[in-house]
Amino acid sequence: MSDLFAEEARAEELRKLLQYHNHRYYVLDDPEIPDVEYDKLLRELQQIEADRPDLRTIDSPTQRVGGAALDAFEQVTHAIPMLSLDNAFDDDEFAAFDQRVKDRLSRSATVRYAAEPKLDGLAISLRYEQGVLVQAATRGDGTTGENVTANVRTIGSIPLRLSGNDYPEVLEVRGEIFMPKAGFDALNERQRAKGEKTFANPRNAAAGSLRQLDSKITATRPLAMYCYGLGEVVGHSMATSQSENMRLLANWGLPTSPELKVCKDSAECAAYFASIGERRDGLAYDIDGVVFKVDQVELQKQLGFVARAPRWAIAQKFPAQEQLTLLEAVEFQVGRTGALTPVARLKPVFVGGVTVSNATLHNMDEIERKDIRVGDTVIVRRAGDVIPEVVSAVLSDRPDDAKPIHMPEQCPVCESQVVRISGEAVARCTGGLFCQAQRKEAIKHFASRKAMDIDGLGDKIVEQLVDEQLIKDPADLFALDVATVAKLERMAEKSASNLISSLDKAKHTTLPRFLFSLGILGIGETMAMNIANTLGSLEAVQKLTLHDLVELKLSQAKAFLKYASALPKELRVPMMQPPMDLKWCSSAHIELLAEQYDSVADLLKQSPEALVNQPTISIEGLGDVLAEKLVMFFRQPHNQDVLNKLIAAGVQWPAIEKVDVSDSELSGLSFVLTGTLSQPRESYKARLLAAGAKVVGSVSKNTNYLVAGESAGSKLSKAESLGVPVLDEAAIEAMLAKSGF
DNA sequence: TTGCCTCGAGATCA
DNA sequence: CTCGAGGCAA
Repeated sequence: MSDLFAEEARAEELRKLLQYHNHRYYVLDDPEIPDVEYDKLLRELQQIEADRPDLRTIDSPTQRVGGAALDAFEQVTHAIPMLSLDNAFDDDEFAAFDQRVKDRLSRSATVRYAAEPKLDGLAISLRYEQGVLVQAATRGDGTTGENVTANVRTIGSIPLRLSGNDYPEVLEVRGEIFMPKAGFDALNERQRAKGEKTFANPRNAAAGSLRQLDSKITATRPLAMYCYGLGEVVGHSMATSQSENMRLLANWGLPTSPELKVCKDSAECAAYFASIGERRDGLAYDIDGVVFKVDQVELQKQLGFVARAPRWAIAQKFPAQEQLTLLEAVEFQVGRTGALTPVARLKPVFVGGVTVSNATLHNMDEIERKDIRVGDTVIVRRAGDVIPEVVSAVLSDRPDDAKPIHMPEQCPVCESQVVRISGEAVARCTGGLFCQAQRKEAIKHFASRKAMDIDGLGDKIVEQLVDEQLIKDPADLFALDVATVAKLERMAEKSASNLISSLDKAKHTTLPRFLFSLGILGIGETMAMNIANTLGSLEAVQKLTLHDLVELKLSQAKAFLKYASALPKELRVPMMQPPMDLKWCSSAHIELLAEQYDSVADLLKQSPEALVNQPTISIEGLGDVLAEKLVMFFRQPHNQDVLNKLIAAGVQWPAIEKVDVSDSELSGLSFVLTGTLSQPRESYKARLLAAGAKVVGSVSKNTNYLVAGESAGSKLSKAESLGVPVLDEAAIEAMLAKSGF
């Protein structure tokens, strides 16, 4: 007999314990015991309840992960209707609200406002009877909503039983259910992995999760809640102010916003609004504004209601970060490398503080995944200073004549064939410099700051020059004269002569810059510098052969001979994929052999040993793929012509002097720069490079130091998590000075 | 800043 | 072969 009592007591004890730890974990975010311990307790309780169903209670923590799925949600009528709020869109509108409030109250009243962020989620009403959660209902139309109790039970931060014992017999609390950003990202990641549809934003994800008929699904969704108000309260008097009431709710174990603040006048309200606005991106959840409520309950009563909204509260909204608009067309832009990028032409909308009329769609995979069509109404997002993007299409608004988007088969600019190499994400125009678009981009690149740095030669000028057929390649720039340039739009005598003189100045450059400016695919700033420093002169670069650079191992040679009959007779396979059985080798290897043997027949006569090649020159970061691109570039007669023209025009650079910095203290160390520094990042980069250090773009465990300026972001947190030492500006200055740079 | 791609090294296996 | 790192391009 006593066993039964012991079980009952233990069950009660476990429920209390679990409730306590739940609160610490979800609400206070400060767990006391590890998850496995919690699970152990939970399983023990589950066991007892399985043996003794009579001990199972409705508020038991085991009841969170729901039972059978529902057919439909039951309707619930709210005892006290759930109201909406008036909106204000700027400080003036808030001031007008403040004035209305004061006008309605007696002059002696001093109004305070309880302020908190307005969460972007969905409103919910929880009903506790004798401290036990008995019902959770959505807002619905404000009068009747849907009974989502089973789903709400699965939300960890919502107590199934209130703590303490001085709570009202009946307590209805209102609040917002939302999905934290991190949880949203993780959920979408999981959905994508499972091949299921992703959610457009955390709000939709929260709403969708809460309306699951099967609460087991809801249980897997990272939902949370903050309470912000009261509904029906029976048998207990609440406090005299909104802020005090929130404190009471928190004491009973209900989650409330940690950002809650009381403002004593409209100036403080404005300051609060501004400060939340600044921290908006850093908050763990999406918000769309701030709610201000007259704090004193007595004054709220005096103010009363108008239509469906209280006179004592207002929601001041941020400019929307998401808007709906029409996708009018999709155009394809051709980049320097020939890559075709789809760009959405949108009916202009005001979003996130600016008017947006086009947005990148990245690539075709992206379009297909989001199933976007021309004519669709789409959601456009622009958060903070982020580039505008098309989030998704509103499928329910899709017109019958919405047109699917296809990659054009011909380049929209030059009509050359467009190819997408299997396995690559982007499709490219094959027109090369025949394509006006690629030609323009090549010249823009040549003129850009990190390349030849031609001052005053902006994108617009280059486009005009090419369109007017005044230049065909970068070398033609140096043949321009003031009179010709001055005829262009927005160009007069003065700016024309400035341009000519900066062209003259740009002739004095460096070999790394020059190599970079040629725009060889895959040869960027760093690689150009590595090549220049290894070889020392343009002549040496021009003379490079695949022989010098590409390794061919004996095992590869054997495979070649085995499959050689599958190769094209002439051994020339420009822009082609190697035959299937040789796909492990790059076309560089085929080219390497083509340098030496005219035909497959010749090749077959050789022994594997004869085909083996050891590279004689090693350039850091340059493998066979890039080696082929480099060698092939200089082998094109057209490129040689341009090169010769450039040299003839007087483009020159000083000989490379090799400074030995291997004894420098910074030599070999790897740095990452982030945040806003008082000098340009480039200048620190140059000094660090001069000192023999490396400057790379992303933090990894091989990074020796992160130099962080003001408002450093993700890199700083990554460095911290990897234990990479972080330097401030003073520290890096000291280090450089110590080494004499 | 982000995603894609190449490079290069270490793991794993024949 | 797989994976982390880092460079390039947008």
